[in-house]
Amino acid sequence: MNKKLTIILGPTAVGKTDYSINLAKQIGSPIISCDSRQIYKELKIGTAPPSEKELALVKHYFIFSHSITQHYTAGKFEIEALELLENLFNKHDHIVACGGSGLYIDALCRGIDPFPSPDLSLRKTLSHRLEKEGIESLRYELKKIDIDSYNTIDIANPQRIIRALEVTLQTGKKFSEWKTAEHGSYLPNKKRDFEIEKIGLYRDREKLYERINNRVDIMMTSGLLGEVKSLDSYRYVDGILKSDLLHIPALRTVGYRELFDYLDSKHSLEKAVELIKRNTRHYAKRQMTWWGRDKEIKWIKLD
RNA sequence: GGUGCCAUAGCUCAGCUGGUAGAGCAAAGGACUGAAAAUCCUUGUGUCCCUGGUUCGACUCCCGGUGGCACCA
Repeated sequence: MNKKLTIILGPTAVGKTDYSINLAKQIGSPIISCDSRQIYKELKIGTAPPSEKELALVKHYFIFSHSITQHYTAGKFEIEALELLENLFNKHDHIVACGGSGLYIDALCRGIDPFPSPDLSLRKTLSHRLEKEGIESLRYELKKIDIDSYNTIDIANPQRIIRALEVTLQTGKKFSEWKTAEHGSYLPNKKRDFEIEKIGLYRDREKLYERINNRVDIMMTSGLLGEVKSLDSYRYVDGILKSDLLHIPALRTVGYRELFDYLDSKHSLEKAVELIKRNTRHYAKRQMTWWGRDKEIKWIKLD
């Protein structure tokens, strides 16, 4: 019997949750969430996860399953989700996945090359150097130790440079050599022993933005500010406020950062809400760009 | 009613001692291999409020008008 995975994807606030629950109920499948933020049990309002009622309708995996204090990654997700899928396929022929994190979905479908787990203290050191010495210094080092990466990655992007350096320094093997995809080409499909169907949901830009704006207002009346306040202590390391949140990336999330800035009196509450809306719109746009290159997606327009 | 200031890109504003304009934000497009709701790149022609005057030439100076703001009555 052939096994099949149907992935529901699309920009934030497009309506993936409703759609995936309906589909899952129809075919009697659980739902595997592919969302890098709804995975955290501490984030219950600002990430717009399925409601209690919805969670009761269909069994969801990777919702509230991890803690923001763990360092979670796309690579871990690939491993955990594949393992879960294997188990679920014992009972189901057709399984639904749903989510907005393009990299997580690609990790599941295409796989990520088997880099070792990131060395966070090394990453921290490199971030520190970026601050002290500037990006040129890191670029220069990358050029010395991994010219191929230097020539192929976006060297204007500090995060990319740090990543390439961190892998190369940590493993002694060049970041570029870990990669199996050809330069500039999209990740090749990994052998998966199940069929993959990708369904992309979209709406008119104007409509989508309207839904985003409304949803942010609802989050605020649902107590997002209170949730953010309750997470305040996580921003401190040894009693010192680390407002760059590098030690806890999960809190660098739209809806949370802007309200932390409000708590720090960097702007008014009204301004914070405005910024959350804007940043969510930007995010939705980036999601659409990400999926623009994936020709396997069947697009469905909602209205 | 009087006086002063302002009127330039969707918004906030800069600018030209006269040679038809430029930043930030918004917006749009793009990139993306273990932070990904992250991180980064690209893109700025608009009756320079309206009428008239001076001038080879006005968005820039002058007269008048309209609108806004402030102060004085």
